[in-house]
Amino acid sequence: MNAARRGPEPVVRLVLTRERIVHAAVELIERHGVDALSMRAVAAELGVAVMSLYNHVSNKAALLEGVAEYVVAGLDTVPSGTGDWRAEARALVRAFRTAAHEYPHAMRVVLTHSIDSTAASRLAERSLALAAEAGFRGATAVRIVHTLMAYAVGSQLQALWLGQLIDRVSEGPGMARVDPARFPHVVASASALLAHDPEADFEFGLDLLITAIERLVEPVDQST
Amino acid sequence: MNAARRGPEPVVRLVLTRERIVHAAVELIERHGVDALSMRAVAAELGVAVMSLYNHVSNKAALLEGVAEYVVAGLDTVPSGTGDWRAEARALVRAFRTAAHEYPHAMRVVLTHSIDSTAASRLAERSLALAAEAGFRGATAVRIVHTLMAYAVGSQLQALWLGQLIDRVSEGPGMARVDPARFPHVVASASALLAHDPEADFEFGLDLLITAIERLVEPVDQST
DNA sequence: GCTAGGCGACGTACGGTGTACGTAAGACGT
DNA sequence: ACGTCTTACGTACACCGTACGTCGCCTAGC
Repeated sequence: MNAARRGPEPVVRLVLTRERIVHAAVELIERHGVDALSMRAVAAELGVAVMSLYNHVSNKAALLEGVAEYVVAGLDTVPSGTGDWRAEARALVRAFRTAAHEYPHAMRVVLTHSIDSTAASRLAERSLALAAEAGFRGATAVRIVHTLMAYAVGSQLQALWLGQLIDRVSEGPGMARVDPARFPHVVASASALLAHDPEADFEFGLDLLITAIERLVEPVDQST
Repeated sequence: MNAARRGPEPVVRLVLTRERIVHAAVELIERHGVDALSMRAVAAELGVAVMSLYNHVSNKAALLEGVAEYVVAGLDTVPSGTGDWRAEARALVRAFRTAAHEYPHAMRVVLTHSIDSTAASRLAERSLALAAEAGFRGATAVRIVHTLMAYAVGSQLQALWLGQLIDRVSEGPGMARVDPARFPHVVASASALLAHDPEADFEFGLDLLITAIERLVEPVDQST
């Protein structure tokens, strides 16, 4: 009471933790983009002096790594219960896309800054477990994990530059932005590009990969 | 001659062009990393005042976009002449990897900053042409391009965080860095992870995709 | 040959950034 | 009661991107 009237400052000892800092950073990133994130902004968001952050986070890079870890840790990697590794693998790759949908800006940090954390290990563990469930071991398992993750990660980036191409194409059908003489196929595919559904594109590639892996476990010999 | 003795300063009129600036930026990025790139550093590299750069590059962001475009424009997308779309598609995806090998740091800029340039259109054109050659049109062609590009781009990023996992595993077999109780498959795959060959991993996934697409064009009906 | 005009290189300056360092105020074992 | 340790904090500095004004050279028209 008397403490409360002593001033507008928070009287309760405000506990500053790495978690609170990371969380604030994630919120700011989603609100104003990655580039707008500064230590000062994070401090302001928490109502704290800038240098106080450095008692819990050694670096801005470390903070960003924390952000990446936060997002990855939020990936839904729990087995859905069905024993079907195909469905599980699909779910795992989709988890990436879901996270990208929830944290569109922070996902960029994940993709850029390679993380080294328990969260990443969890992801790898889950992937390898699924590979093992499908009957793959050793190098093959690692390669399958690599391929799936590459697709999961890459398809997030595609939204960026494929979107740019679409903008280009849509900038008027007859415009000189895309020279029909030099880029005939692009122009020919204009309608398909404009109508494209990112979700369907993603599922298409995922299907392609899963069935390809599926055929790998039980190779069907078939000539011509 | 007399001009030469007038001073150590370059007497020939130093022509500053956007190309020279971008090129210097690429070199600096490869030398000291992306984060170390500053306008001042670029200017120093060219023996020029900082603000002179802004006569040719409106922005630092624009400069980075130029860097990305430079790398993408350097991708070897010329048809190899063989009429085999499979080989051509492989070559196209590999071109990404080759560029990542040549410009490891600058490639990060490419992946991060979505580019809007003629170079990107060239890439899309080539991809769509290959898809058409394989017999795909419209939405399917776009989706195949999406999938291939996602893999091409994503496998570059994999090197980053998969490498981190390996570091973690290799940090002593019995160390507590990777808890065998929580991550049994990771530990079990330790040897495979340590021995893994990024190039082979890449080719594995590429093969998987190409053959999957191949089967798509001539679907073999086969039940059970 | 001379001059008007414009373009491009440059210097200065400002607001903002990450963070090294020193300080001080509370928590706590003795 | 008193050291000690943790931790929030303020100051200061080097560096960043870039807006703006200046000024010298290069060229066009006579």
